Amino acid sequence: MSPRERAGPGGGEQHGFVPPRRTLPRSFYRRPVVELGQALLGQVLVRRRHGVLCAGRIVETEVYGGEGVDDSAHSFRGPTPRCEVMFGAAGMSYVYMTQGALFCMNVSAQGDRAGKAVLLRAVEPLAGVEQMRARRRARLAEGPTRRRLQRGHEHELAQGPGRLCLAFDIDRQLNGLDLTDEQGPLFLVRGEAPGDIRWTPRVGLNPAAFSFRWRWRAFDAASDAVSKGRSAGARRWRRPWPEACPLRAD
DNA sequence: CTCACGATCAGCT
DNA sequence: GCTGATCGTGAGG
Repeated sequence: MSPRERAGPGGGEQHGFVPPRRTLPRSFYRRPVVELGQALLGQVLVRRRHGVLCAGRIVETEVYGGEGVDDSAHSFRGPTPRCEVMFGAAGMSYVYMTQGALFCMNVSAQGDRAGKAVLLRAVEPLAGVEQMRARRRARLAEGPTRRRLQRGHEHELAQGPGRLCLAFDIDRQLNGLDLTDEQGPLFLVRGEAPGDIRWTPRVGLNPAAFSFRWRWRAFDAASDAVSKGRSAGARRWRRPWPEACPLRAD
């Protein structure tokens, strides 16, 4: 099914996307974080900005476990000013800056001061494609990447956590928002679950971390919008992995 | 206060 | 496949 068909009538056009009236409810997020990492695949991220909507289908996530559990999570040593949202209610946005210039967006999981979250690593654009293109292009010098994005290649617009935040204009100002608020600038609505979900180790982790062996990156095997960076495990996930994915983070 | 580092990306070989 | 950019963050003195 193409992205245009998934979004419903007119869904591929930036002015035609009408999201369902209701967002995913709080109860959707109140569950073990590994389950949420899988359940978020296929759901639709919606960004409202100046009354205009951008939307994309989530195709790649990473699970981050809680305090004292996951030594690759910001929450591992307890709450800090940066990651305090992870310790609040489930279904909130946790946005932080990485590498000096890029942002990453997470969804807080479970609640009960769990310190758990799911990183959104990639979406397939459904609506607002030209705005995403303009925002990505604005950051690029004249060169091969800018020329490639000028036309076509929609699947690359939000392919990776930094690109996703560039395309959707997500920055620190959107940290701590309630993703169940259909009136807000950022929320999630119901989509279709993928038919073929695969799990790999997470990207960009310190190999010495004990959590390195856990397969906590989930993606839709049928989507071409899944990230392909050198550390995205594109080759590795074809091989057997020594330790099965834990069902729960605790 | 200082310092080391990173849940990444783009461009080049 | 490899490298530089770039600055917020958290830990330690």
